[in-house]
Amino acid sequence: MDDNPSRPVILAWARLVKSQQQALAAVEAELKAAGYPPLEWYDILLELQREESGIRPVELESRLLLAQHNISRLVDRLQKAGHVERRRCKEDRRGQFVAITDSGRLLLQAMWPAYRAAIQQHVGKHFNDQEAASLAALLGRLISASTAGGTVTCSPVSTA
Amino acid sequence: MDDNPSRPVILAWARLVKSQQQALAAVEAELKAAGYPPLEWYDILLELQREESGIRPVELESRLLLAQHNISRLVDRLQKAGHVERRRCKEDRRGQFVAITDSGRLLLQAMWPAYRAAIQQHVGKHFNDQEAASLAALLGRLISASTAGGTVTCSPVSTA
DNA sequence: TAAGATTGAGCCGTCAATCTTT
DNA sequence: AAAGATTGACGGCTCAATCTTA
Repeated sequence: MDDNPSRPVILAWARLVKSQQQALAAVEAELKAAGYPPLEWYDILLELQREESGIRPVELESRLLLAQHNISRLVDRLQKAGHVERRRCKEDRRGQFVAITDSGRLLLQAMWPAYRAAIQQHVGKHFNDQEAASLAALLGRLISASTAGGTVTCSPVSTA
Repeated sequence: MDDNPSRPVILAWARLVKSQQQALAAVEAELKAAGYPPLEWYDILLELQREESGIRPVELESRLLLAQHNISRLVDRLQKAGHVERRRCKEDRRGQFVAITDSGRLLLQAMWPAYRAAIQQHVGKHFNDQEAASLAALLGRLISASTAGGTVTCSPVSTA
């Protein structure tokens, strides 16, 4: 195996890290300025909204790329804020299910317009659709390569 | 201005965030397993190595996208580890210069082979040179767009 | 008054240990 | 003994306040 990345690869790596950090920081800053919680909250609530009956923390772990203890504390905060609830699991009493509440669904709806605008402002503005599709296709190889087929979409709560 | 990002744009955004998080986590994990400090240390030492006489913290702030107080504490740790030294600035006695030490240069040299291999393993492996160049070009638009012309390269301490 | 930099308090992530259930 | 999940201790980041010099 070749251990020496080529110059284009090194440049792609550097720009992947830098561009994501910049764009993510800019988007998070806008959401924060609008009085909203971190994007992490959006991500986990979006996953939970897709599953009526709730999701096991161990499942969230693989979907969100977070360690178990981080899930545990993140769910604590979301629960304290009233956006999720914990449900005991009857088949396996070690486990539990985390489910979104109405409050959580409202937060998703409220955040999406600001989130959407920030994505357009800091990413979409710089590409036409074909370029965005090319970028998505290239980045997709990095994801499908090491993650089991987790669907990576950031689709809105409503397309309105 | 159009606030509604298209579907390809949303997909590109989601994959940008996810692929970077995955790749960065994988690379950092390899470096950590090899007994090395976080990539952040590599980044700042690399900047310092390019300037013989040292760099002002306020300058590092813009190059590394870090807040001043974080720079301050990061430099504390690097200084305690012996990799950098602080120099008083004579023209403007509010400021100072941070300079790399021999120990810091050695760390850069030691880390690069492991870092390089991890880049190839988690990114380079998935692209040929032309694809990597396309990816870099697309991502470059996000960077040049909002950052003043900071050169984003991750070039090695030695090309050997 | 503002710029460069640091510091204290509090929040969050990480590591290892723990608890419960299988 | 192993899996799912939580907890305590500790380190790093963030916010606001502070200190020094321009």
